[in-house]
Amino acid sequence: MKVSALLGERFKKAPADCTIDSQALMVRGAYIKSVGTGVFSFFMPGKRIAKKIENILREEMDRIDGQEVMFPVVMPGTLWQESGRFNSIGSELLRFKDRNGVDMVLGMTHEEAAVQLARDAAKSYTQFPFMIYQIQTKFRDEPRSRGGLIRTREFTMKDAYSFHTSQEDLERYYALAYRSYERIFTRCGVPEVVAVKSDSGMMGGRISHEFMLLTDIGEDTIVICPECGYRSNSEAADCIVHNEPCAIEPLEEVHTPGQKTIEEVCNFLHTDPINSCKAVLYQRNMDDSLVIVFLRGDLEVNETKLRNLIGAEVHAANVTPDMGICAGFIGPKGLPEGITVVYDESLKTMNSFVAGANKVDYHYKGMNMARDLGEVEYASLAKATEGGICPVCGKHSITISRGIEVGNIFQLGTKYTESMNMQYLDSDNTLKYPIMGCYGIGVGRLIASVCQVRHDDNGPIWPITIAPWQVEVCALKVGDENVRRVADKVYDDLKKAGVEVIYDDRNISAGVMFSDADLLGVPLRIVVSPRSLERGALEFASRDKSFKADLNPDNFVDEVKAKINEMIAALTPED
RNA sequence: CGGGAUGUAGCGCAGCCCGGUAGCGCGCUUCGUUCGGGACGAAGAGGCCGCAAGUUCGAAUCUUGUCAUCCCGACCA
Repeated sequence: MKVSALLGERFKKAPADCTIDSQALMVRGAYIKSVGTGVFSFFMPGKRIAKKIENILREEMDRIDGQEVMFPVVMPGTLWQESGRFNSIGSELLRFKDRNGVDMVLGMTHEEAAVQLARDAAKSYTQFPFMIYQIQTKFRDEPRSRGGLIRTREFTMKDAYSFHTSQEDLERYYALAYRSYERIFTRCGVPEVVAVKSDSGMMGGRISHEFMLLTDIGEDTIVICPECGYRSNSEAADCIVHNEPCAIEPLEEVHTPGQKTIEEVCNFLHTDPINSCKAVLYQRNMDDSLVIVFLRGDLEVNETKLRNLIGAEVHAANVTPDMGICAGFIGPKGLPEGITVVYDESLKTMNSFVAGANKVDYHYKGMNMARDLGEVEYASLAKATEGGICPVCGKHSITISRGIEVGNIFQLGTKYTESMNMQYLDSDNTLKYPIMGCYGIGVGRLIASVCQVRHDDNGPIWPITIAPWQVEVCALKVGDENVRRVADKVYDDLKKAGVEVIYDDRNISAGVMFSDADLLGVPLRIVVSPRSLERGALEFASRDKSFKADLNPDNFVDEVKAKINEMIAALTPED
């Protein structure tokens, strides 16, 4: 490929609506172009990176005996009605009607299609286990896409589905998939991706992991214990609370005029939020019924855990006078009947704390759960905090980071095989439901994520395994006949040797050429110029500036190939 | 779905308050001089000012509506 023929203008400045580095660089470098909200076209360099990643995904899936298949993007609504998700999923699932008025959906994930494909083909236990996967377009009508390719509505995804006849076999395969994912991220040049425990969300199932690339622009919050290696999405992280024992005091109602927030009340009563009880109000989405969470004043509610506990979607409450509660003075004692109340474990071991009295301008001091409220159920509902206690090793070592979810793996169980009636005949002549796992990686998000953590001010620094090209030949002063002749030859020789090479043969100033080359992020660069030819050499350097050498213009191919192989080897897993 | 903002040339922006048929920088075309980290000069091309109604002799500019996009939040296999 010659840069002179490459479609796509590279910009000096990023468009105004770019908010993160990877997005700005991928737009500036003409990798992608926005078509609409959360929908992008790819120019050649972007498409080549996607293809490289897809090939790595394909090789790694094949390595764990995956069978590549393809499901449709557009599916009949009836297929999704079988699993129940046609109705249970919100408007992220894009529904529409065909010319006959039949409900159709755009595939946002393909469990239904996978079961539909497999259920008639695998009727005997002897046909298990197997895994099928595809690399294909998904569409999710995200309420808010953002950050270029980090979160889009249309995207390419590798999704894999495995089918098993026992939980043990699923777990065996799940471990293989886990290792496969580690290999994939290493090969894509981001070995620092970590697996974290996650909440299973709408996918169902129990055990799941998300693969996270830690970066400040990440949308997920990750809880990590550097001491023992515990890692979890904060949605799924346990919050261990320790309360210092203190003297039990009598319950006392105190006048706290106008003191509504925890901070105000604690200042007013000269105590610390750690000795108080906070009420957080929610309403169920289905009927707006009130749910109150009580927890220690300094903690925050983990809403995912709350949803899982009460089995309903909730939103922050909009308090109205007819609810019969006094916002700002809500406490566990003396609440009106008929409100769902849940208590966080943090309250259980508090001997004496401040809480609302359910009466305007009054709080209680010296409250004790066991004495003043009797037997109540406690649940773990608080968010883990920086410096908090690790649920595994017990040290005060918890750190909180941001991460981008670049992949995930789920143990689905029989949710889909049961609802869609996929059965096989087992060796004991009984019909059973296969147990499923599913495994996803978003290609575009991975590209953006790699760019986000592998770039400098001038552009991306693509790992050689996914770079659009391995080598860029830059001909400086290509109007010089000698430069033109040598650069053409370098390009041809490398191409013939099977090297992925792009050649900037434009007669432009060095500054523009180098800037464009930086934006293309090709990991190795060969500069042909009158200056270098004068000393009988080609300049050979890496994009990340870690390497620089001279090449012999008459004999350079082997050296270039050796360097490429060395760089690939550095990103190849050992096992 | 709440809150905020913006739509003027491929990109970045000015003009709008105070109506008179559009301007700057980058990029693009041609010629010349330059050219190892985004060069200079000269001459050009490119826009029914998001769309639609209204007010007006006249609308990028005022009014209303509508669509789109972005940011924050809610939401998110």
